[in-house]
Amino acid sequence: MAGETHRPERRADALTKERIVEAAVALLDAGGADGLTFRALAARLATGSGAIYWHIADKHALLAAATDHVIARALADRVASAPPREAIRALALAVFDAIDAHPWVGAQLSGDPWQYAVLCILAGIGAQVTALGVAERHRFNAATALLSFVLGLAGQYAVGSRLVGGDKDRAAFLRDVAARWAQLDPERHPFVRQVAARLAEHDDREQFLAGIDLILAGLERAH
Amino acid sequence: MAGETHRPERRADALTKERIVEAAVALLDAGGADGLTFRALAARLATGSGAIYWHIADKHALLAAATDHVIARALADRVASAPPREAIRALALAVFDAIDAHPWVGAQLSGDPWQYAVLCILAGIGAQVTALGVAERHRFNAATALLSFVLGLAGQYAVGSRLVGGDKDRAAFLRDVAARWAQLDPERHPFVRQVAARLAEHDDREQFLAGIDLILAGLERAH
DNA sequence: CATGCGTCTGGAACAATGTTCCATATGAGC
DNA sequence: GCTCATATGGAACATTGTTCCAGACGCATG
Repeated sequence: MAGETHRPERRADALTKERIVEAAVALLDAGGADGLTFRALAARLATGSGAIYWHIADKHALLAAATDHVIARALADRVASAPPREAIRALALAVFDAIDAHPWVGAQLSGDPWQYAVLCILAGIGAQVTALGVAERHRFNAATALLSFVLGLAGQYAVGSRLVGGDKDRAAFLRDVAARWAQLDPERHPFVRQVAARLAEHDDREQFLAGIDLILAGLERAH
Repeated sequence: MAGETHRPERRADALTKERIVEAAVALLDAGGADGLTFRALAARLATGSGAIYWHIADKHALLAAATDHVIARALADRVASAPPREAIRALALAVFDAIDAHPWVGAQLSGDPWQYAVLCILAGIGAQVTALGVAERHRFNAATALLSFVLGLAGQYAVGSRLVGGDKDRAAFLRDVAARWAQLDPERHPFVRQVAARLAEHDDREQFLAGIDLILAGLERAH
């Protein structure tokens, strides 16, 4: 791996972890999780795969670094000072919007929940849960419950946005699923049939916030 | 794909979707998600990969079928008659225990939230949410919030149990993560540092139930 | 009983991927 | 100018999912 003896770039076109990660993010944004291959990455950076491996351990590390890159920016953009409840909502929405802009991030977050980016999200949630006045012995469960909800919906949203193109595809995808739901056996899955219509017309952001509010309400009731 | 003209097995060792799925589950249980390859599956069934493809579309479908197999059994084992709140807890615990016994199911559920097995879980949750008396216009958000939480923790738990061997490995894994958390910069991630100890000693099942109860409490407060 | 044909099987062959390996280039320090 | 750790580019390898096809099986028909 890269030693740290020489700090400045020795060449103008020097390969750095930063450049590699940025290129990886671009490929992921363009082609989803399947769009990132070492060959495509090497081609984009005009180099070979071996050179990339000198800077990054393996694909797992590359995906984690790309996710960090996106999440770090998303979390940095927030305002620090706000009442705890609003701060949690803002934090959750920041993550949601990041996934909306980069759908592969959702799959990556829920698929590898122990990476650094998730830790940063938990740190943000935990700070606000503390500020909310939750007793110390309940903070861990409260913060991880919020985190699990966020990660769960992250995965759910990610798959529905897998195809590029934005809102159009997401809406069409939900309509397709809702149509399948509506044709289910009313005996076996009555509830799913009933809410099929809501699925087709619902707003993801609103649904996401409703879940956050539900957990926050439970928190206020229990504390 | 398989036509349905001949119902009975023409041969004693006939390949069926059922036999393939059972072998797939065995491989997944033994070697995790990486343990399932078409070559290993063909070897176990004493056949070739081509024969398997005649019964199943592709690997995605095979994983979904294997997950259905496990989840269907887990949901079937429950008692039907119980107060809604207890029924939801029992349902969630049934899913949790299934993931505990087959860690790959957790990753599969959160990685592909639109498969049939997830629909069955949502159906179960939705029925009890309805029985709980939640107003019709809130049911969709309430049920999907519970589902997202379950799927989020499913992914979280799955990764920590990836290595075989049961409780020992999970506990050791959590201790490792907690040790890393404890060494974080207190300035940047104070909360995570504080709860590191709880992570090392916490009980997954208890944490899971606490999250469910939190959402249920929010439901009672809001309705 | 022989023949034909859709059903089903087994394994070879293919394309793509992550990863390793190595010959070579680069440039800072002596 | 020499040297050597640092860094690069691309060939080569192992493994994977998937496709393809030659043939086996056994029911229906003559």
